[in-house]
Order: sequence, then structure tokens, then C-alpha cells
Amino acid sequence: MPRQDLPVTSYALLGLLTFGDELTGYELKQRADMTLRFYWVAPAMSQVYSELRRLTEHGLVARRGEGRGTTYRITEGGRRDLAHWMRETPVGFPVLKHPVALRLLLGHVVDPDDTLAMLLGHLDALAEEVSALREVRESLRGADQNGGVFRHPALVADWGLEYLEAERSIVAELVRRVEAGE
Amino acid sequence: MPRQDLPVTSYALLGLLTFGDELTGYELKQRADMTLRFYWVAPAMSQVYSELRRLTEHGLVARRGEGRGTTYRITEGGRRDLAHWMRETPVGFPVLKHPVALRLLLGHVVDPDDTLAMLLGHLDALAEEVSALREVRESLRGADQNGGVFRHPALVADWGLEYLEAERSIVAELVRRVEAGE
DNA sequence: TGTAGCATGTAAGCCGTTACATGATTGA
DNA sequence: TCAATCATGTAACGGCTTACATGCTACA
Repeated sequence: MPRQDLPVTSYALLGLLTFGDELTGYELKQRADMTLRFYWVAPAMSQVYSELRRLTEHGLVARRGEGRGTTYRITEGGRRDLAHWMRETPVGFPVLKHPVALRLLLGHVVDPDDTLAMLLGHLDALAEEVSALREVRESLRGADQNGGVFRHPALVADWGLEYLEAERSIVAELVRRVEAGE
Repeated sequence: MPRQDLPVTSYALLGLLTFGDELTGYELKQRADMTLRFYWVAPAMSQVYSELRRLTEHGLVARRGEGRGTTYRITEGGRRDLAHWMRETPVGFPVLKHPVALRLLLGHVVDPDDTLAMLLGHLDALAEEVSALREVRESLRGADQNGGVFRHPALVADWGLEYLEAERSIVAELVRRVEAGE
């Protein structure tokens, strides 16, 4: 039985504590920036701390120490609730907030050149994102074997890389179509 | 000079009023559900009304009528501010909230069968999303020529369809990898 | 010695959702 | 006549961000 219904981000952060170590709030934020941010959110520092407080109050997480250097680890109850949440609650469909697509939709409001410049800028941004994710993926090498702790993070990182490549290819094609339509 | 900095969703709704017609709040919500929802958000009914009120107060939208059947149209100032927003404000990178990827990341917490079932469920959900978007795309046929009003919406719909197909293909591959790893 | 990163929070406020309330119109 | 849909809001609240505050540690 789960104690409480928490927002997904709570479970996401809780989940980042299931990889065998215990972290400070600051380190947890770093881990979120390396993983969650690609397909969930990069919560603000202040939110990481407030979520940790809530998770602690609910007994899903235990704190060790006081003040600077305090670390947090997941409890047995936390592990149980997390597994329950993963198995029993509806998954929901992905939500995409895509400002480039939004502005392309409204392309008739500006010059075609503006739209084109925006799409090209997006291609640059995509390239940067790819190299950031590629670094993350590389950092998992060695622990991504079948039994390895980071097998699933590696699967997700591969997913992300393919996803970004698909986006790049689609946007490149859109550039051609917009150029052709001018 | 733009009057005010508004949230993106405001401009998104404002943008839906640039297609040559004037709409009631209810109709605007329907249009958002058919277009915005695939790559931005489907704002709640109540938000559509409150955004329309705000846009009216800022003079970006003009209301015609009172009470039931009140319609809204974009003003000249609204058109100007929207174009300014599109050209001058930073676009920002897409934000993806992907509960399936999140749960795959934490796959080591549950049975492989649970993960597999989740991925298969996602493939079903994707198929439904594709057919919904395909209908939208079809409804644009005829007005999607180069000069047509719905050329850009059609471009975005095509983007969405390719995007969903890429996702389907990636998830299908993940299913194979998860099966193989059991 | 000064700056960048490490580290931990509080407070205010906006965006957006859910729940609630109300009533007209249409069609089975 | 009943239900579904059309239609328009208000109120409460939660999630999350930004801004602000504070101080330590490492290193150039």
C-alpha cells in the first residue's frame, strides 16, 4: 500500500536514489541534470531540497547527518512505494512542449526567412544537445551490461540519441520544404 | 514595441486566432485540442477563458458580443505583438515529459515483464495518437498549398506524424532489446 | 585575495489544473 | 423528457520557477 500520492517528479527523484549510493541534495540535482532533464525535467535546486524534505517526511527517504554534507538514501518503504507506483499507476502519454513547432505553425505571421532562420537555429541547438547526451552515454560504458546497474539508463540514453537524430532529420527536411515554398 | 511579456501559451492561443476567423472561447479550445495539443499543451477550458480575458485587457484581442456566443478576434496590435514575439524572443529548446522513458530508466526496480508490458502499452497509445493526428492532417487537405492558410499547420502535422513514427520504431527496438536481456 | 563552484535553504508568485457552479440547446 | 453537448465562468490549490539570502571551500 502506498502511503501517499506524490507528483511524478517526486518519484523521479526518489528513483535516482535507487542506484546504490546515497547523495546530497546538490549531487542529486547534478544527477537529475544528467539524466532526467532529457526526458522529464531538470527541477530547480530549491525544488530538489523541498522534495527531499517531503520524501523524508513520508519516510521514503532517510537523511544522514545535519547541515552541510547531509546525504539522503532511499528506505525500504521508499523502494516498495516506488515499485508500487511503477506497476500500478497509469503511465500517461508523453507531453511535448515544442516552441519550434509552435512557431512553425504560425509561420504565416512572419517572413519565410525568419522561419528558416529559426529552423536552422534549432538544428544547431539539436547538435549541442546530442553531444551533451553522447557524453552521458559514454560515461555509462562498462556498467551498462545486462546485469549492470546502469543498463536501463543506457537504454534510455540510446533512445534519446535516436530520438534526437530523428528530429534532426525531420527538421532538415522541413528546411528544404520551407525553402522550396518561398 | 510589445506591450507586455506574456506566457507562451498566451501567444499560442493568440496565434490560433490568426487564421482568418473569429471564435468563441469554446471553439478556440477545440482548435487548441486539434493542433496545440500535439506539441504544446491542451489548455483547460477555464484557462482558455482567462487567457482570452487577459488578451482582451491587453488589447491584443477584441471581443464581439456579450455572454453566450461572444466571439474573439485578433486586433492589429495583437498581430504586431505576435510577430514581434516570434521574431525577437528566444525560442528555447523543447521540453519533453516522457513518463515511459522515466519508468524505463528505473526498470531495475520492477520485473522485466512489467517494463515490457509498459512498452507494449505505449505502442498501443502511439497508434491511437497517430490516427488522431492523421485525421487532423487529412482535414487540412486542400488548404495546405503553398499560398494556403493552412500550409504551416500542415507542415507541423507532417512533422508530428514523422515524429510519432520515429518513436514507434525506437520503442519497437527497445522491446526487442528488453526481451533479449531477460 | 578574489572568484568559481559547493551547499542549503526561504519567500513570493505565476502557470495551469481540478472541482464546482450554472444554464441553454439539440437530439434520441 | 432525459442526456449529451454547447457554453461560460469562479475558486482553490498544487507544482515549479525566480529571486533572494547565506556561507563554506578550493584554487588561481
